[in-house]
Formats: sequence, C-alpha cells, structure tokens
Amino acid sequence: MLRDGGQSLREHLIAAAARLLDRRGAAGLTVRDVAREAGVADGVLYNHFADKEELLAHALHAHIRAVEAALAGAVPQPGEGSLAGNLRVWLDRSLALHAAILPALAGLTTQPKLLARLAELPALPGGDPGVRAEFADYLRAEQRLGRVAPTADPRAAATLLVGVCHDLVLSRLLDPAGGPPQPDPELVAALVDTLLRGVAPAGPG
Amino acid sequence: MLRDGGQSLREHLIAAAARLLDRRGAAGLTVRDVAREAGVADGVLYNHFADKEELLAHALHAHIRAVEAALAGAVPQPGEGSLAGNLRVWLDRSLALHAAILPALAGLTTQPKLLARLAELPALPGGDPGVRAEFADYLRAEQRLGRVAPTADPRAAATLLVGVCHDLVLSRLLDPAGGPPQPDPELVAALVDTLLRGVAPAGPG
Amino acid sequence: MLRDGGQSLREHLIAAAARLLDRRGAAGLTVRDVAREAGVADGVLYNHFADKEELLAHALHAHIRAVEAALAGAVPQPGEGSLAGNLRVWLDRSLALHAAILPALAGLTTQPKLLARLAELPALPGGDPGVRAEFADYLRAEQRLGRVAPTADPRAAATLLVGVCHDLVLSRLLDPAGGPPQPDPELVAALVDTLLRGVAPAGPG
Amino acid sequence: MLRDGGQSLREHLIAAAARLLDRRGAAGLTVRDVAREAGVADGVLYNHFADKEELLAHALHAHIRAVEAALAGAVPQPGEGSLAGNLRVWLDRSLALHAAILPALAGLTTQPKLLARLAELPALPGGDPGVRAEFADYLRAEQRLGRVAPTADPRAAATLLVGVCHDLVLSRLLDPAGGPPQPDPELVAALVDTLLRGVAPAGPG
DNA sequence: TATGAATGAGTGTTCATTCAT
DNA sequence: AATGAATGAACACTCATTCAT
Repeated sequence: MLRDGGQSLREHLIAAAARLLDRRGAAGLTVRDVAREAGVADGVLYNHFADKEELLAHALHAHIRAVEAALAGAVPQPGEGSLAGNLRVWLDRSLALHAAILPALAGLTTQPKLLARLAELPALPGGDPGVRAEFADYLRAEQRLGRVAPTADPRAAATLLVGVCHDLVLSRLLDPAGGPPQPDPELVAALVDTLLRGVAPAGPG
Repeated sequence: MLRDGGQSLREHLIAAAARLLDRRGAAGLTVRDVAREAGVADGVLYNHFADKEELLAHALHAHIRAVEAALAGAVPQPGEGSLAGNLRVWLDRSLALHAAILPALAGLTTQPKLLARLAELPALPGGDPGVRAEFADYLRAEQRLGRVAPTADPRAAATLLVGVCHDLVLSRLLDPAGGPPQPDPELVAALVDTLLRGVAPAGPG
Repeated sequence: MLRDGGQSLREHLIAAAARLLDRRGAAGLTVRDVAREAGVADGVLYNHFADKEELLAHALHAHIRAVEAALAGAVPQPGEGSLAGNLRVWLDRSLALHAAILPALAGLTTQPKLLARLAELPALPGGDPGVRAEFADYLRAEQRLGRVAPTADPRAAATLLVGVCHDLVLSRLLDPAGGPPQPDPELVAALVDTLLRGVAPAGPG
Repeated sequence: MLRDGGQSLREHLIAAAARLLDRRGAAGLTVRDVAREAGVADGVLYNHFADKEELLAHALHAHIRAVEAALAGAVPQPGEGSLAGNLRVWLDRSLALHAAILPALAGLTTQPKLLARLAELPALPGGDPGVRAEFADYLRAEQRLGRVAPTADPRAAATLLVGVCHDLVLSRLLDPAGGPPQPDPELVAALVDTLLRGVAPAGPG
C-alpha cells in the first residue's frame, strides 16, 4: 500500500503495522513485513522508533483505539430497555471488541519486550480493562435503579462477560479449520440467561 | 536429562519438549533447546517427526494429558456436598488446568503449522474441551437430581466457567509486572455466586 | 554546540569532527555523530565535502595542528640547559603529542579511503613528521655547538625518540585494562640516558 | 580456498581469518569475508566460536605464533659475534615481526570486545612483549659478559628497539603510497650505532 | 538408527549517502 | 545553502533442516 501524503510517515508506519497486527497477529511479524506493507525502505522505522517493539506497541495501541472507536455509541443506557436485552448488547459489543483485539494480543504473551513497551504507553481509554469497567459501571447503575440484585457483584459479572469473550474468540483462533466468525446465537442467548438467573433452582434465595 | 532405556527415543523427545513447553511456552523454543533438554543430538528428531511442529504438537498433547492426570480425582460428585461448594471446586480445578495449559497454548495462535499438526492428533480426551464437557455433564446430573434449575443451560454455564479461567490466566500473562499467581479469593467466591444466582433481582422466577 | 557566526559551516564541521576524533578516535565515528556534535543537519556535510573521509581527513589535520599549537613554546633551545634535560623535554613533548594523536591515527591504518584523502591535503607543518624533523634539527644545532657527537646521526636519534612514543602509547591503547596515563618516570629517565650514552661500555670511542 | 580434510573446521576458520588479518587487518573484516575465504557457509563460525571477536582473537593469536615460528632460530647468542652485528640482527628480527603483526594489531585499538577476548587467551609465548623481553635478556647476558655497559638499562634499550619498529612499520601503513617494504639500510645502521653509542660526545664517561 | 557439523535464508539493526523541499 | 526524512546495502547473528558418517 502506497502512502498518501496526508499523514506523517510515523503514523503511516503505525497504520501499516496495525493492519498486519489485525491480519496476522504480533508473532512472526518482521520489520521487513511492516516496511513492505507500508511501501517504504527497510530501515526507515528506526528514524521514528527506537526498535521494532516500540513500533508494534504503538500499532497495537492504535488498533485497539480504532476498534473501540468503531464500537462507540453501542452502549446501553441503565434503566432503558430490558435487562436481558441490554446484557445481550454488552455481550455482542464485548465479543466484537475481543474478536478484533485478541488475535493480536494472544501472540504477545511471549514477547516481554513488547509488553514492556506497551506498558510505557498512556493507558488505553478502553481496551480490555475498558469494557470490563464500563460494564461493571453499567451494572452498578442498574443496581441503583433496582433492576439488578443488590447482592450481585458487578466485578464478578464483568469478569464472566469478558471471560466468555476470551473463550469464544480463543477457541476459534486455535481451531485450524477457522470456524464460524459469529458464535451460535442460541449459546449467546443462554449465556445472557445464565448471567441473569444463574443455574440454581428458583427458591427463597 | 539422560534417557532411561524404558521408552522409545520418540517418547523421550516428546517428554523433553513437553517439559520445556510447560516451563517456557511454545514461543522461542528451538529444536536445539529440545535436543539439549533430551540429551540427544540436534538432528535426531527428524528421524521421528516430520518437523518441529509435529514434535511440538505431540508435546503439547502430552503436556495437557499430564496436567489432566495430575488433576484427576478432584471432580465433585453430583448430589454430594453443596452446589456452591462443588462449583467452587470445579472453578479451582479449571483454573489450575488453564494456568498450566494456557501459557503454552496462547503462543500457538500464530503458528498455523503447529495448529494444523495438532488437529491431526487424536482428539484430546480432556483438555480444554474436556473440562467444559465434564462440567456440563456434572450440571446435567445435578439437574436430574433437582439441584440445578431445569431451565439452566449446562453448555452456557460451562462456557462461563472456562471463559473466566481464560480471562484470569491471560490477564496475568499479559501483565508485564507478573501479578499474583492466585486470583483474589473474594472474586472467586463472587464468581461462583454469580454463576449460581445470576444478577437479576430475586423474583417470582 | 551551536555555531558562532564567525566561521564558515565548513570550518565548524571540521572543528566538530576534530573534537570527536580527539575524544573517541576515528573508528565508530558516524556522520550523524559529527552532525549532532556540530548542531547541524545530517546531510549538510555533503555540501562541503565529497564524503565522510574528506571531512575526517581535514578534521585529523586540524586536530594535529591544534595539538601542536598547544605544545608550542616547549621546545628547548640548542646550547641552553643540559643535553640530558633537553632530551627529556623533547621526549615529554613527543609523548604528549603522540598520546593526543595516535589514538585517532591508529584506527586509520585500515581505512584506505581516509588515508588517500589525507594524502591530498597540504603536508602537515608538524605532526608526526614534524617532531621528528624538529628534533633532528635541534640535534644538528647541538652538534654544531659541540654538545652532540659529530658522528651521531640526528635522523636515527629522532626515529628512536618518535618510535619510543609510538610504543608507549600503542601499548596502552592495546591494553584492555587501560594502564596508567603517564609512563613510568624511571623508564623515561633510562630512555634519555640510553639515547645519550648508548649501551656500549665506555671505551676509546 | 577450499578446505583440506586434514584439519578441523575450527582450525580451518582460524587459518582463514588469520590470512585475512595478515592481508587486511582486523578493521572492516566481516564474518562473511571470513566464511568466503574459508569456503564455508556464513553462519558456520557460530558452531565453533561464541562470536566474531572470539574467532578473530584466536586468529590473531595464531597469526602471531606463526610469524614467530617463522623467525625462530634467528636469535643471536650473547658473547658471539660483534655487539653491533647482533644488535642489527635483533633489529631486523624485530622489524620483520612487527611488519607482520602490526597491520593486524593497529586496527584493534578501537575494538574493545576483541581486545577483551584476546586477553582471555593464554599469554602469547612471544609476541610483542616477547621480543622486548628476549632482547632485554640478551642485553643482560651481554652485560654479565662485559660487552654491555653495567650502567645500561636493558629495559629502556628494548623499548627503543621495539619502538623503532612500531615507528617504521606504522609510517609505512599510514603512507597511502605504500613505500618500500624494507627500511633504508643506512638508517638501520645508524639506529644500531645510536643504540650502541648514544648521541653524547665521547668523553670520560 | 543416531550423530552433530554444515547450511543458508532470514532476523533486527546501523549508517553513509541522496534529494525534494 | 541547509534541511532531515528516506534509502537500501551491509552487518552480526539465529535456527530449522539436511546429510555424510
């Protein structure tokens, strides 16, 4: 991809790296790949970044911000709609986010240099911790409105929501056959229901 | 480690690779590392495996089986103990399993050759799908005993259980600071409670 | 270091390069280092010099002239003081000169391009050949005054003087431990004595 | 040059590197150059040496030993022949040694890693310090025989002898025109004479 | 069958030099 | 003239894989 003149080469490199991160993840990504994707010379990145990891950290950052920006506005408001419907929206939103982010993130677990560089960057406004916190905040608001049990633990519920996304996305990543891009809608509905009512039989609880 | 004569060199190589997989994960693992760990010559693996990936796929397989074997017997029996206590045991068990397996698995998402080799192997008796299925079976048994709501979806509950483990383990892997090896016990209790009762307010069910 | 307007950029670059040559020698010196030291843009040197080597040749030239200028006035006058004392002064002077010049020069033996550029420059008024010639001239003057044997060969004596400096400075450069900056004073005294009287036993001459 | 089967590849690599060291010095010598000279693959040296510097240190060691071996037997015996003749032989010998060694050594002054590796190797039986020590020993023996003044300082005389070699060889190295391979015989004779008698006028000693 | 030396393409990185502005 | 971003060949070094023994 050739560069359009409207952005600095630094941003152009970050964008090219972010594209590759999205497509192929962080593992096995070479600086030559990035240079080719950006349509520039091999060594050019060292005029703008200390090393490969600094570029990739910025690219990952940008990728996550881009994914979040694309999902903006989809957040249900407390008190509006049904609780089940809202949970479903949160789950869909979190799934979309993780489907776009986890492939790049999974290959990072074994790249300490990259993780360290990432930690140097300003905290992501959202990202993985972002959905978790936003969803917990939403639940607390619903709690105040009486639509969520006062004994419920928003942090635990948020962990279940995010965890399910990790699971569904990772399973697909590890499946060489690929699998369907969208999870089974029936499973999603059952997940929402389980989050809502739990598995215990109805009782004086 | 020297080879004891009781096993084939093939098995010996798989065991050595599995040890390294457990210690350091799949990324950055060289065939020289494996050969040194096994105490054999560099090129010997090509007499027993088509390539590095085939060996690692077998090693991963063996590693997962070993972790499962170490956890055998910890499975709560339906109808015995409290449901909450049993869920807690299942969660601990699943966490231990994923803590031992995910580090090796996470680095795999970007190694298609390895994933393909893994798919050629006989399906894992347990592994990630294993816990999921076993826990779902357990819930169905409890359902038959009336200790779990007949409307509960065992598959969804199992996905939540496994997902939470992915989340907790991955978060630690991605945290450059490391973080505590054990998750917060309060969070674990709240997770079990949420799985049991959900977040919806108590109502006519 | 910012440029003062009083000198051409060309001279400014030469001065900056000469400073680095003095500090770090010719090896491992990049054009970026020079540009940064001069406080100018990377490519500016190519407006004033054909290539890196031409700049460095000029810088070396300037460095040597600067070292010589700093030593000016220390030259013993023929007929004044003792011959031994004067030889000692010459040796000290030559040592100081070589200590300042050889580190930059030693790395040059393997840079043919730089040597060729250096040869294009006007012969150094002093430099290494400078001390040699000046000392030989001094000896010839002392010879005319009868304080040096008429059979002595000033050129040979000058070569011994300069050679000893090469040896002492090079040995220190090649010693990874570093070694003392000043040579052993007893050795220096013995060197002067040997230059004066030789090793042959006193005899009928 | 292809390898003859009679030596290990390790020795073959050392020999190839020593040839290049002799021809072109240590500066600007790449691992590819060595591999090409040895007629082997690029990366092969890392099967035998920790890094480039370890190989070059061994090569330099071998080169110096080879030069010394070629000069063995040329050492004058104390008490035999004339002192002047013997000094001349020592000077020739030292010159030959330095002419063969200094080109490789001069480029080393700026390679700290290589110098450190060299320091790890067993001390050279001879080498530069070798001639110096041997010549000083020779002078002491002549002193005991009364053919050298009891007041002479063998260490200083040896430093002058070695220093002159450094000077003559370095001057040629730094002369891009090359210059004659052999120094002016008249100068050599005058050097010997100066070492013998000094520059002071004949007197009561 | 086991060895381990040899291979060579590929890695991240540097840096003298160019050239549009 | 001066800039400094871009270039791309070169560097030291790694490692999966091969093959003569």
